[in-house]
Amino acid sequence: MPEAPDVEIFIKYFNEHALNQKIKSVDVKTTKVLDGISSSQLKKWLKNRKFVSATRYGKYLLAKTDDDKILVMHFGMSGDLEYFGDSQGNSKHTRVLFNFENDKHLAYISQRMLGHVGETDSLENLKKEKNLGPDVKELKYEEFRDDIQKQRGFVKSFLMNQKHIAGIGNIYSDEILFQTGIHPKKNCNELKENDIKTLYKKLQEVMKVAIENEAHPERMPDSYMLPHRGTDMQCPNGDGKMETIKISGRTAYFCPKIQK
DNA sequence: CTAGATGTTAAGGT
DNA sequence: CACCTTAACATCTA
Repeated sequence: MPEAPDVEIFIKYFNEHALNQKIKSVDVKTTKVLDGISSSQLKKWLKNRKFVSATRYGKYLLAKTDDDKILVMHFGMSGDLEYFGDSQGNSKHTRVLFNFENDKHLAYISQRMLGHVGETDSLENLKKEKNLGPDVKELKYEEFRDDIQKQRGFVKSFLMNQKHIAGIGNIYSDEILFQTGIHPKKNCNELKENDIKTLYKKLQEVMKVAIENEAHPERMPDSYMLPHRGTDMQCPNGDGKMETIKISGRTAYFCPKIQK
């Protein structure tokens, strides 16, 4: 659940539940998910601290603490957050558990452990460290155009590359390209200014609609391809069937009749 | 039993 | 140099 819209939902959830409560302790169930910080450092740092706000950058959740540092979470392919009281059960894939003084808990869940939990002192440092480009919601048209015009690779690879745009992954790049009518293997340098304009517009739109639908691809409007992606494979805007190809090791879904 | 799944990164090839 | 593909990470499910 980890592209920008999903993380946006996590932010809301985090801000609703996890702020301004003293952290009693932190349990690290698997040190594998820790990135650049040891289990003991994390525990020591967060004990008696509070989270004061959570924001998103790209696919990262940044939780600011009351000592002006930032807890960084990335969700990989199977990450989730769950806030619960003592009475409720706890996911077996909880990797880090934050225990608050009110006896509630926030679980960082990651089945496949492809995500990470770490620490940074500023967004600028995180961007530098992870090589992140502009966030998908802050991206300016001129910036987008100038960057994409310089590239020679597949347009889908460009959209998914976090150093060009931070926040877009495999499934939303499929939707954006579907709506723009561009084939995922089209080369960036073949795009006309008009294509780039439409691409930019659809990019904003798809992100917005995804967040409105709480990042559930299957709840997107029926004119979107995502509800059909990997299910009935029926293109919603024609009589064609969708097809798949491999790009950058990922499966790209597209409609060959619409996307040229 | 195998392949693939919403991600990132290193390594090797063109 | 720019960009491609593959493998690896650990786990579950179709």
